[in-house]
Amino acid sequence: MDIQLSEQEIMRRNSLEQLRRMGINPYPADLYPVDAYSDEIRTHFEDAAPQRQVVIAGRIMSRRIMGKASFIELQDSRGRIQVYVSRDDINTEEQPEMYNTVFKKLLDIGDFIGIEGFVFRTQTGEISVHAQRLRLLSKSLRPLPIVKYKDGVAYDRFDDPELRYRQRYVDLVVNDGVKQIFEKRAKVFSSLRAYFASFGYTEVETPTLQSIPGGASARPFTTHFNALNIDMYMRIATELYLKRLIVGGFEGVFEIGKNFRNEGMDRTHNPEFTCMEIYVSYKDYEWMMTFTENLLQKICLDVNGTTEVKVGDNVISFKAPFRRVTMLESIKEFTGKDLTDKGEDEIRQICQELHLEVDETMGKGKLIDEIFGEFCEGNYIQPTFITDYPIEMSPLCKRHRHNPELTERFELMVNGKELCNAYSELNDPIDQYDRFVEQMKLADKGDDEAMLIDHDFVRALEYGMPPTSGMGMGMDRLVMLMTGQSTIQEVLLFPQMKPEVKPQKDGVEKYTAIGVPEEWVEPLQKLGYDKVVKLQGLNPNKLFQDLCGYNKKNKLGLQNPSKESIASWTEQAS
RNA sequence: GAAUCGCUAGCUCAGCUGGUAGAGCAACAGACUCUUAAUCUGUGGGUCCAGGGUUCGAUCCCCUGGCGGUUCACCA
Repeated sequence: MDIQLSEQEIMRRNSLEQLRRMGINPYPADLYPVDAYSDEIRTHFEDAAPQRQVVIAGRIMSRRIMGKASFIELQDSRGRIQVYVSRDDINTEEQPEMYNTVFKKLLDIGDFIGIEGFVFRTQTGEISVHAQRLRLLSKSLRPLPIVKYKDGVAYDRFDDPELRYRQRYVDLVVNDGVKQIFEKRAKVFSSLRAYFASFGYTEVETPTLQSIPGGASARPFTTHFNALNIDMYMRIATELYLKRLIVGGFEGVFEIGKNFRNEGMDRTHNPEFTCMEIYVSYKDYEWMMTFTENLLQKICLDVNGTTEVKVGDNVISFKAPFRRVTMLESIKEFTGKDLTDKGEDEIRQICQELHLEVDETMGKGKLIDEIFGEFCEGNYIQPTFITDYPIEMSPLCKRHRHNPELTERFELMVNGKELCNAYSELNDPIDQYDRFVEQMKLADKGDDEAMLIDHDFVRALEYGMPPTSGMGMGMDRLVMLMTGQSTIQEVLLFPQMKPEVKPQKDGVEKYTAIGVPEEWVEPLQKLGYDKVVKLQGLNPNKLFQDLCGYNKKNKLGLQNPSKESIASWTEQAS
């Protein structure tokens, strides 16, 4: 337990004790028979209908007390409902102080209570529950931030992002709309699973802990496996494992899971994030484009009830079909440069003409990627498939059927960002091996994101993989789009934060060890000497003044220590 | 990683190029039987992020550090 409690926390702990003394268990064990919810009570209410009895439960979010009657707002999992509590209704023979003492004095905002009563409409027109019995279900010992709403405007918002993310539970309780984001997130996932299930594809799980991190260009997290005494990596993609399963004979497999990338952290990146990857045999990337646009249209409809969604100032339409543009067309459109049949040196030249910063470690693929990223990507607000990437950028992708310099690949751009990435998967094991070797050369050149050779994956391909199309989608980004959020932190329940650091204080025994009487430890700590070391070399006269002053100001009534004993503390502290 | 802004009561924020702090909500005491940001009266609550410097004196000025926001760069 924390040593330092705020005044309000002490009050609540005192109330807890008093409840126990009154024979009220603040944390009862038995089931509470809830049979109604805030939202449905309102929608089902009819003024003419016979009175409805309900049992509801939730958190007290506000109280308006007027003598013998009160209104509280009770928040359950679906929203809030007003409850009318009057003294003569809830007092009982066993508990005649239920209203005046228990309800008015010992209960607080944040406590969970259960209400039995009937639904009615107040004089001011609000559908409410008239309490006939009230029961404490769980006492809250820490005051919640109080956010008040009127006409949709929030007053005293709890909006410091650090506090909100670190204490998401508080954010969810007090801030309107936060829970809805995560309910929508769940709906995105269930809609996606339902779509895949309708095709008969299988959801699988593959290793998160890998000895060769493959399937993407990214820096991995390293960890250590004691039993084998080897370093291992957190996965950066699921691709290579899922394709092994296509080799094994699945018609279609998909995985929704966390990837981990040891890179930056900002409003669109979290070190762990959720990706969906799907692989379907006997398909190509053309089929996958249609499959993907139908998927997104369905998700948007299921989640928002429409194919349009507002993100920032943009309205994005997920109505299929989406526009399709090849990568070289796109670059030509936005830069005027035609890269068709250009070599690495020519492209590096073009990069310089476009004032792009490039260096010698960049291969042709990466150079083209730079141009696209700088001049094109951000322009695609409406969903647009960018197709036919240069072969150097796509080591796991099949060569284009009409042009061996290109690959059968698409990325889906939405709101200026990549949302999906898909291929006609490379299934030529010899080609695949050679491309891994190319990646190794890039790694030797200094590209620390280049892939390592996964020999087992090549072996799997040697047994034969049917023609396959695969697609990966950033689920967090998808949820951002579907909920209109502009930061990834808003769609992750617990985004990565720097560890919370608590200042460490010395214990009482460290003070008594240098001769400080126990009753003076707290005043010393309050004055800022929370570590014995801080007393070292201090002017005893100043400390004497401070302590006597503190004693007087706070009316502690302690006998002031002598200057001599204070001098001995400061000496012994060293 | 860079620039910039911020850190003051449980929460949201004031605080005059310097004299150890204020408001609203929350809390506490009281009034009030249909209120709804309830209202009215009264009270308490603070290592002003941390450390150092300048000064008789620092929440305020300077330096260093911590944490966070925003913008930018890199990665999905």
